[in-house]
Amino acid sequence: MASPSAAPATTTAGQGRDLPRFRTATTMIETTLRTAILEGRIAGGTPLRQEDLAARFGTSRMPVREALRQLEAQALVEFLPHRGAVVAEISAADALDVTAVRAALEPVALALSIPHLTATDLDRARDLIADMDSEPDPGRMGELNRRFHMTLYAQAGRPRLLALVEQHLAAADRSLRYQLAALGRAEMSQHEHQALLAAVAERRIADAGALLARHIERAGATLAQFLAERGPRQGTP
Amino acid sequence: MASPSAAPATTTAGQGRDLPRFRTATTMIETTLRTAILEGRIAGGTPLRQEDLAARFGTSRMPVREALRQLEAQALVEFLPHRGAVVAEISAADALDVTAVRAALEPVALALSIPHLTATDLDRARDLIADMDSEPDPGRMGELNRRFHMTLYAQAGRPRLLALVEQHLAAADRSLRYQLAALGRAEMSQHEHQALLAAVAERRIADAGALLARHIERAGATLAQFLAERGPRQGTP
DNA sequence: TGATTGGCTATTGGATCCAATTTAACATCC
DNA sequence: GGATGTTAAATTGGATCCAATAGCCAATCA
Repeated sequence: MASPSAAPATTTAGQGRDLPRFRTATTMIETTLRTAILEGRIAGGTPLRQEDLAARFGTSRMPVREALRQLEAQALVEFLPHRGAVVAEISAADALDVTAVRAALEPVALALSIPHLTATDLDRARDLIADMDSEPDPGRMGELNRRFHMTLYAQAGRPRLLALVEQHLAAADRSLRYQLAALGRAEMSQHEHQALLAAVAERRIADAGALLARHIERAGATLAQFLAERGPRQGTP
Repeated sequence: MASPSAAPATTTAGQGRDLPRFRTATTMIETTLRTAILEGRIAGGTPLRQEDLAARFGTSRMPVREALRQLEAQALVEFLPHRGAVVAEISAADALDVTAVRAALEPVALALSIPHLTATDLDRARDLIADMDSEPDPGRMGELNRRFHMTLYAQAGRPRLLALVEQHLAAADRSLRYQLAALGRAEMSQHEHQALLAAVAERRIADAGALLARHIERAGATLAQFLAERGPRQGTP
């Protein structure tokens, strides 16, 4: 998606043009690749050729390698020694794993956040639910869903906890893309979102936590079943 | 801690000698550095000069850079753009974060694991408690504590969940090193370990989970208080 | 004819080299 | 004498180059 070639480039090519808001090329590549993977634009199992990526980003292979290493630590790509990196596969077992982590972490984040949520936060959450109702594209849908959840947790403090939550929420969304595209039933989730928001607005911490846990586990179970039925997914998106 | 210099090295130096069980130099450096940081042998705030590390490991700067990127994704080191990498600082806020994550994840892992724990697992846990009783060195102590906890969670399945648990358990141990060294009171933890193991052995999942959560939160609170008292730690170990 | 082995190619892993940025010291000016 | 602008050293970020390994294809032999 980045400007390919067309840059003879003496030494530090395209740097000034291509990364206006990034400090380093590594950061730019890492961010771009991560969002591309999480938004489902690169399917699981896709091999990531360093040379191709370098050409696509208009850099050398080195920042690509560093970016891939970071993505590996985030479990988004896998390194086969001397065989290169591939986008991590989404398996049913993985979906259960991610669901378990989400179900454990998100209620905690929510409980910490609820007492400090402002009216503005709640309004924003309400708006996001409305946006989701009128959003047909699954990609945008996942983004909105992620923002809805993160809005509810925003006041939790605990940056590390929130980073973990966001990471696994994104991983779940990546998986859900398949489910949503295939089954096209986000309505149930929407009802659960409504109920969750109501409990949050009334500061019923325990109720909200229980609703959230069930919401996550239901999504995870559906997804795991879906993935198990068609076996490990692979190939073109 | 690795053989320094003494290797003129034509091209791919020390490779055959220095990494017998590692596929690549990057893996070796990453593993070595991570354990060194987690075991407290490199204090928080220590700058990690790429050139020095490369010389110490007998390689060039490149595998060092890749390893540092992976450690950055694990929140063990921090990259200051154009200023290099430093070992991540342990702050009181961080300790609270790690504690919250642990308290959320570990009871889940324990609940998943308990039904499948074998008598061998329980024996091993018992042995580890005994080992901890007679271990004066705080470094070894943390290692034993980590193995005790991980033994209880071993049968949980869910590899991703377990990896996260292990990562944050190690992070907590890294912090605890200071506490243990200064306060030298591991006895209370030991009582809690005994009670926890008893509940686990009797398969009382709910009780065990509650005990574990309180165990973690108590350790975290003590640690946070300890860190807050002396401000952000820094400098020589 | 089929299996095995040898070389060949593509791609990654590592080393070396160059540019850019930050920091610190130093000299100069007010 | 203190503050400030300038310059030089150190260190990182990026590019290019070389070696090593894995996979593939063909040629050879049983």
